Amino acid sequence: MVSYTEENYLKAIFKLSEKNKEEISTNAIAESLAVKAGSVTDMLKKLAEKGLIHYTPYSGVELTGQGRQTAVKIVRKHRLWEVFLVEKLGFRWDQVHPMAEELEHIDFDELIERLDVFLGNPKFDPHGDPIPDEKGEFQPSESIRLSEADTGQRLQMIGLENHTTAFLQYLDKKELALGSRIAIVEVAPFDKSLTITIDGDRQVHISHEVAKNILVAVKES
Amino acid sequence: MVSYTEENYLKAIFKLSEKNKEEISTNAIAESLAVKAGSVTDMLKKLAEKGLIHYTPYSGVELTGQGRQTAVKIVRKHRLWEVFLVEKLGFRWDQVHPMAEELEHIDFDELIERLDVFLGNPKFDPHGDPIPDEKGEFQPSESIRLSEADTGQRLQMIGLENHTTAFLQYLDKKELALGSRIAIVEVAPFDKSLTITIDGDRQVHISHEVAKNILVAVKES
DNA sequence: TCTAAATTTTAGGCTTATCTAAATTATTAT
DNA sequence: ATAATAATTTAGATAAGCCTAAAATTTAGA
Repeated sequence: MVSYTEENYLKAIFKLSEKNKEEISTNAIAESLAVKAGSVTDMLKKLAEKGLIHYTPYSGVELTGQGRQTAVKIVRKHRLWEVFLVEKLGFRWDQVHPMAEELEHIDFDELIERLDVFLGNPKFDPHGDPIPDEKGEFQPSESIRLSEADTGQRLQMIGLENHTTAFLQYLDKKELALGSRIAIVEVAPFDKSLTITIDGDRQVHISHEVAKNILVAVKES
Repeated sequence: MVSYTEENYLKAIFKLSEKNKEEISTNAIAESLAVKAGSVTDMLKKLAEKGLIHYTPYSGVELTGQGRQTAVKIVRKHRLWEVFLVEKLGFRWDQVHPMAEELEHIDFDELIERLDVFLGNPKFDPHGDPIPDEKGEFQPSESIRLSEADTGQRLQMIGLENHTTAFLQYLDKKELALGSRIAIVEVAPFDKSLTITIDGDRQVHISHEVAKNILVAVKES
């Protein structure tokens, strides 16, 4: 049995591992869960005893196969529920995270699989993040940051590196959505800010910082 | 803030009050939550401090207005999710209780109201139990036990007094479902068992015990 | 390289929700 | 009316998760 809290630790470790590749520090986990470092140490010992992580004091932490499997399943549930909330209940993409954060802990295999079917086996959530399949496999997608693309390339917005409400609402205001076709018109040499066209017509200006947080696929041209 | 566990106590007290009308005993609560009486006493003190119940030691318990409101909201969520699971995900009515038992604790007002709309503002759950509205009002429905109906009356099955999986599956086997039109052909004097017709054709035999647990509406004839 | 700073762990406490066993109060039967 | 029984509450423990403060370890700077 993996408790609600243990699940959140595993998910946090998984997400940190995705970003940083290296071993995950106690402090990083503490920060991401808004708890104190001492609490994290306690939990790491427990998770290690349960065989969900490899833990060597002072040296960091890594998920075991079983730990990763547990974490990925939670991510799967989270993202499926987000699709449900947006596609079926009509929520906006910036509203669904807190609800999915609760729904993800409900654990009935048949519920997940029926939900998946009901939603049409979606491969990406409303923010463009991939939804792992029942076996925990992610569909790999080739994406680069918009800040790293070249002028003239045909691009399509397929994901985000930042999921804060503020950022999502900013994109809404600029009418930048997943699936938008983007072309870079010009990069300002001074601050690397970009002028882009969206869906072939509207022209908008965005900062380098924003462009770093937008993931695009490069389309054949 | 009402914790997950406190919610379950309030719901248990509410359900016992529905059935028994009288004051609710510590033991009854303990039994329905599968905990020991001593644990119940602890919790009753806490709920009383929070103003959710009226509690006098040794004399029983009653929900306050606020306590009832909290309990009814949980019931509303439970039953809406049951409708979702059956109508949208295709579960059978005997499968959904444990899932709804978890989903009912997820508390976002907008989620509930959007789910309600998505489901078409259902007034009854898959077992025929009424779904309270946002204000906590139940739509009253006139029902009697099948065991109390008379031969010759036109009846319609609209609810159940027993929600165990075994009973639900028994009804499935007899092809008795909510909405079935029922007429009593004969009541055996010896054991009060009934011969009934279902939807005008099929004739089945059921025990008095089963008939006591089926709620029917008497239709004008 | 060795000391100062940063990180991590340990130790001791707190809260919530549970338990068991003992003590108290209420109910029932003679 | 009172003794036996049943129900309830109290007291003392336990486990999970969190905290703060002190100790230990690692890392980094001079």
